[in-house]
Amino acid sequence: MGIAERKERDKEELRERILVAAKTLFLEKGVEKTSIRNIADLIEYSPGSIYHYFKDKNEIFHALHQGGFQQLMSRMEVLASVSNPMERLKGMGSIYVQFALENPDMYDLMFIKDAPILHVSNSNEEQWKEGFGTFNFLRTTIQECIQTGHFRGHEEEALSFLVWSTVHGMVSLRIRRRCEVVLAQRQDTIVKDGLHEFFSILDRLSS
Amino acid sequence: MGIAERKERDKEELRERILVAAKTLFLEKGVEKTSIRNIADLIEYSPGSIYHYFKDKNEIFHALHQGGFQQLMSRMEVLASVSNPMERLKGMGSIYVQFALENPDMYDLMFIKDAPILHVSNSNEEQWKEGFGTFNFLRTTIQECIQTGHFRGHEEEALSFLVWSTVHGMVSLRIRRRCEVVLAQRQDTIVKDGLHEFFSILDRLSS
DNA sequence: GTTGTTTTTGAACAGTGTTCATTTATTTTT
DNA sequence: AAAAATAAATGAACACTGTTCAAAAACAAC
Repeated sequence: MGIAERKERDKEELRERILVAAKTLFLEKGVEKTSIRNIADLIEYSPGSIYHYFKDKNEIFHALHQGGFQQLMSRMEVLASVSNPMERLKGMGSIYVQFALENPDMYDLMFIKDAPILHVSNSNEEQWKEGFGTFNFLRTTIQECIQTGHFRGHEEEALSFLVWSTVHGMVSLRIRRRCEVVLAQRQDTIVKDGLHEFFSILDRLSS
Repeated sequence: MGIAERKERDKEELRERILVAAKTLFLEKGVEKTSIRNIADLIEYSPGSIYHYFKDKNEIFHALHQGGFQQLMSRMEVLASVSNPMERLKGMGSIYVQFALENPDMYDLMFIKDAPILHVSNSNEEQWKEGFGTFNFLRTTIQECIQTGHFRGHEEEALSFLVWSTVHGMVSLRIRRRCEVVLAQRQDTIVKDGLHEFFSILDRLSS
């Protein structure tokens, strides 16, 4: 029964082609300006056929943003060799911010847009496991910091959320253009500068 | 020439009716699900007539979100009587978070969506003065904190941005549903808890 | 070569923002 | 009061959107 397997592979291949086309268009035009018909045109199929591979547009962009989490996670992996948890924590912050500023559209899809997350909410269970993984990496690092005597008096879970919020807040204000208008002259450096202020606060909390 | 003035008033009145209708629909369905035709139906005018009062859909929602800034600013005014700048700073944080959680759709429009901010970028000058005002209120408070000996070694502008980012990060992760999936069991309290962690960090920085 | 299954199609549905020639209403001038 | 001029409102039309589905084409099995 090699035929069934080959058909399976063909199907998977076309699914992949749809994803590649969707990503290409999305990176140059954004999610809402990328239409099903655009994707269909690019792969030279009819619009209707896309619905045999994906339930709806949200499912396509959910599949796409999973790749973003893998990218982010693989960048984090260079920190495995950093044994000092405070240094690792700061490294995570730098990598997170750098990833967001280098891939603003992907970051937008992963952490700001509601398109892909709605797909998660609607699908039963299977809880945004990509994002869950990245957040847990932060949590265990902060646990280690606490175990080694830092952040005395703070609660691990809420502090982790706060740290995530701080970096997310800076990059999302930048990506969604709220800096342009309030800090016009410092646009390009303000996130880096803010991050340095944050690091110096973290250091101060440890002594 | 009382007639010209009356016509001016009539025009202004219809403009206001469009805004009220837009706000009603937007609060119950969101921006993208509120169409020009919906608004036109509600005020019993034709779709085309709306374009005599607003350049496009973005302009309508830009006008709407200005009201949000006025609301936020007026809530901040109760802090005028708080003379201790550190207490005022924390009060601002609480009010900001409370406003966001009580008016998530308005907050979304003001600080997350790109619809209204694009209108600002496209229109010449007149730089998002509403948001500018609120941010400057934060900056002057932090300046006072620095003048009274807090936040030693920190730079005012970057620190202000960091503080804004922290509260914005928490509420925007909540509003855009990234807590649901990563902190499901604590969804409802995590922002308040995170804010308390933040306050205790701010206090620690002052001693 | 016929039957059965899978894949692909493209028209159709119900909607979107926006434009604009035409009609309707109002004001000004004669 | 009638005519001309101006302003406001209309609704059809344009070029799109996501999604569905009966019909057609393609392929596999007997």
